[in-house]
Order: sequence, then structure tokens, then C-alpha cells
Amino acid sequence: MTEDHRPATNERKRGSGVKFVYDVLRDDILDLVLAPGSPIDEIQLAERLSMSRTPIREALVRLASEGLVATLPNRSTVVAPIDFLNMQAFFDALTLMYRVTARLAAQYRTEQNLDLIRAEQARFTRAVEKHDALEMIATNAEFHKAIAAAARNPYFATLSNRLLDEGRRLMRVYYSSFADHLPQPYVLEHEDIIAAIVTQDPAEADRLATAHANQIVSHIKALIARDDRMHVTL
Amino acid sequence: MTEDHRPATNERKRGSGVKFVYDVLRDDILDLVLAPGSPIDEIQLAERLSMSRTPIREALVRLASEGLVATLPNRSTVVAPIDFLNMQAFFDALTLMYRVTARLAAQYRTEQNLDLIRAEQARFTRAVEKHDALEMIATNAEFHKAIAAAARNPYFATLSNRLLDEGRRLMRVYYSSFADHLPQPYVLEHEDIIAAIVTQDPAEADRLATAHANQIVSHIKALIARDDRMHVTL
DNA sequence: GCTCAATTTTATGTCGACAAATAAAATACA
DNA sequence: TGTATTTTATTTGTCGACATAAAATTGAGC
Repeated sequence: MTEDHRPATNERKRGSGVKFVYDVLRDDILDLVLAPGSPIDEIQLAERLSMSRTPIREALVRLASEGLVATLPNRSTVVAPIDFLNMQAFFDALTLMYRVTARLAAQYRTEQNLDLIRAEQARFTRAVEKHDALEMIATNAEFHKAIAAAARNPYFATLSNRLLDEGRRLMRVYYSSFADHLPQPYVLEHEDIIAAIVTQDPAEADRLATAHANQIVSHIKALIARDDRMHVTL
Repeated sequence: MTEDHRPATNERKRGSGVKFVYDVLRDDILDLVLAPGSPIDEIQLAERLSMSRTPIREALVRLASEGLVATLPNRSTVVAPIDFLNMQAFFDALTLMYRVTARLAAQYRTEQNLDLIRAEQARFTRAVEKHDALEMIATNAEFHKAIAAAARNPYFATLSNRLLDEGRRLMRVYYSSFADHLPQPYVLEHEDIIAAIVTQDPAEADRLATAHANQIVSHIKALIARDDRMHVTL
């Protein structure tokens, strides 16, 4: 029975219910507070958040269409399992999105975009200095989301965000157990990518993003390889 | 007051309600039966499909997260407008997905995939011979969805399907008014792409898909150019 | 003691109703 | 007559309750 230590939910504005539930569940899923594959009880949730089941179901429908939960008809909804067998598809998609968003960001970024990208990079750097793995994972995702936003393409942005969320969950599987630290190179690689976006050099941004993606992919693959969960579908 | 000429909806199995509404609305939106930007009245829909508002709202949430409808808080839900201003983002995404799915399909396709791809191409060819523009648009989308399925990457498949649906809607804007016919080249280009997938030549599949995408993009651009709706957001 | 069937239980899918928020209509006022 | 303000009406967001489908439990038969 998990306690709910969020701001007093008793007084909420009309119409914000679904979004509230959506945010709560999304955070819990991405932070692995809710384990992949674990069932979500609508009634329990309704009681915990002190609201009716209707807004909760609507939030679940939305999460389902984003692939964060899976709905079994007439049976319980479960947190989306992590598919360790089809990991290559994830890596392919992540690499391509890194490349294309970096390339387009180099073309279309505004000063405002650069401000946000630099801010997220600063947060990431601080997390690395603190050796806070969980914070690193989260801020790394935000950094790449900022680049995706600068690319000015909602289709790519949507897919990128989905992949980054999925990746965040994947990394937590490993870093929540043994508190490790991400290799330093990532900070420098980010800096290089920023430089290419600032100077509006799409080809260079693409090249650097590719290298960066390869780095991360082999990193995750190494994590998976030294683990025996790889053949289990969580 | 649109009449509903679908199979008698009175007896439906439990749990199929949301999917039923989803399918009905989706079809109506993609076929432009529901005009972009037009409001969707939950109560009317509930009466027309003879069910309560709950499953209808859940279907709308799902459609919203797929970008087919837009929900204005505390106000009516509307069919997603077609954004003629940001069309380049759509073209970029479509081109990239054509390329990457063709490339991956050439690598990973099974015999079963080939069967489906050939079947869809046959349907497309028949539609072209009949000069049935609407059927062409639909079968063309299905052909590319079959390729996307063969690529064995759910992330790319999801984005591809979304873009193909959006494209279908876009084409209907033009072809529903003046019944034209798609240029013959498309049939041959499809055949070439199939050949590259059959012989498992990713580079060639990529090259052909790129050319095919460019063809379609310039086709749509021409349609838009000779129309004065381009600066209006439907 | 084990397997299968009937029964209970739990959780989902759907419904009708109420309350709040926005849009539309009606009224007052300059 | 045109504009601002109140009133009405429509429509959404949320609720509690009921019906139904699986799962869990119990009991019967071998």
C-alpha cells in the first residue's frame, strides 16, 4: 500500500482531473515506482487520488495509446513491460531520431531554443558532477527533448519524446540497483552537438549525433549483456 | 443530421464499445465525412450509436492522443484541422519514414510480409485501372503500411501509420472535389520498391523510396499550389 | 489426493444523473 | 441603436451504481 505524498489533492479545478492522473501515473511509470508488468487497479487508484474511476480510466486510455500501459480486455491494465528481446528496434529508432532532430535543430533553431538547450545541458552537467545517476538520466532526456523541440517537427518530436521516456525507464532498471555514474564523455559530446547547432551546421550535427547515439547504444548494450535479465520480459 | 447506415449496432459485446466508436470516428475523420475543424458533439454521437457518453469520451481521448481530434478544455472537441502552413514538417517525416521502412523491410521481410505487400499492391493497381481516386488513396496508404509492418519496428510503424492516415486525409481534400486520377508512375515505382525488398537490397530500396517520396511530395505541393486554400487553416 | 465443475468474488465496462463552465440569449443602459 | 450585463441554456467533467466477464474459491466425483 503505497503512501501518496503529493500536494493536497482535495481541491482541484474542474477539467484538470484527467491530466492530473495522467501526470501522476506517467511519473510513477517512468521512475519505475510502478514496476513494468505490474497491474494497475482502477479502484485503488481512485481511492488514493480521491476521485471517481471515470477520469482515471480516461488517463489510462491515453497512457495506453502512448504505449506506457497495456490494456487487456475485460482484465486489468498493466504497466507496459520492457521488451528486452526487441531492443534493436528501440536502438534503431533512437539513433535515427537523435540524428534527424539534431540536423533539423541546426537548421531551424531560434535563440530561445538555444537558451533552453543550454539550460538543460547545465542541469545535466550538475547531475554528472553530483554523480546522481537518476538525475542524470532524467536531465539527459530533457536535453534531447529540447533539441527535438528546436527541430520544429511535431512528428519527430512526438516519437523522440516517446523514445526518450522509454530509454529513461530502461536505464533506471540498471541504475536504481547499483548506483553507478554515467561516463564523462557524454557531457563533452553534448557540448559538441550544441556547438554544431549554434553554428547551424546540419551535417556536423548529424555526424556528432550519430556518434553520440552509438555511444549510448553500446553503453546500454553493455549493461544488458552483463545482466541475466536480458531474456526475461519484465 | 447524418444518417447511420452501419450494421445494426444494438447488440454488441461487452468491451467492444470504445473500439467501435473509435473505428467509426476514425473512418469518418479520415474519409472527411467529418470536416476538419468541425465540432464533435458527444451527446449526438451517443444517441446516434445508441450508447452512453462514457465509451465515446474514452474513444475521443484516444483519438486526441493520436492527433486526429483536438480537445479544447471545457469546450467542444473538434476534428483536427489540417495545417497547411506547417506542411514541410509533414513532408520531411513522410519521406524519412518511406526511406527507413523500405530499407528495414528489405532486411527483415518474411515471405508472409511479401504476400501482404503484393496483395495491397494488387488492390492499388486495380484502383488505378478503375480511375477510382478515393480507392487509390486508401490502397496506397495500405501498401505503405504493409511495408512498414515488414520493417519490424513498432516505433517506425506507429509514426508511419499516423503520417499515412494524415496524408490520406490531405489527398481527399483535393480528390473529393474534382475526381482526378493519380499518375501512372506510382504503380511502377511501387513495383520497383517491391523488387528491391524481395531481393533484400536495402540501399536500392532506400534510393527508390526516396525518389517515390519526392514524387508524391511534389505532387501534393502542386495540388496545394494551384489551390487558394493553402493559407487557410481548415 | 487430484481433476473438473459449480459458485463466489473481484474488477472492469457501461450507464444515467448531477454540477460546473462556457456559449447564447435576453435585458438594461447609455 | 449599439454596447455592457445579467440570465438562460447547452455541453462538458465527474460521480456513484449496476451489469457482466474473468479469476479465485469451493465442492463433488473418481
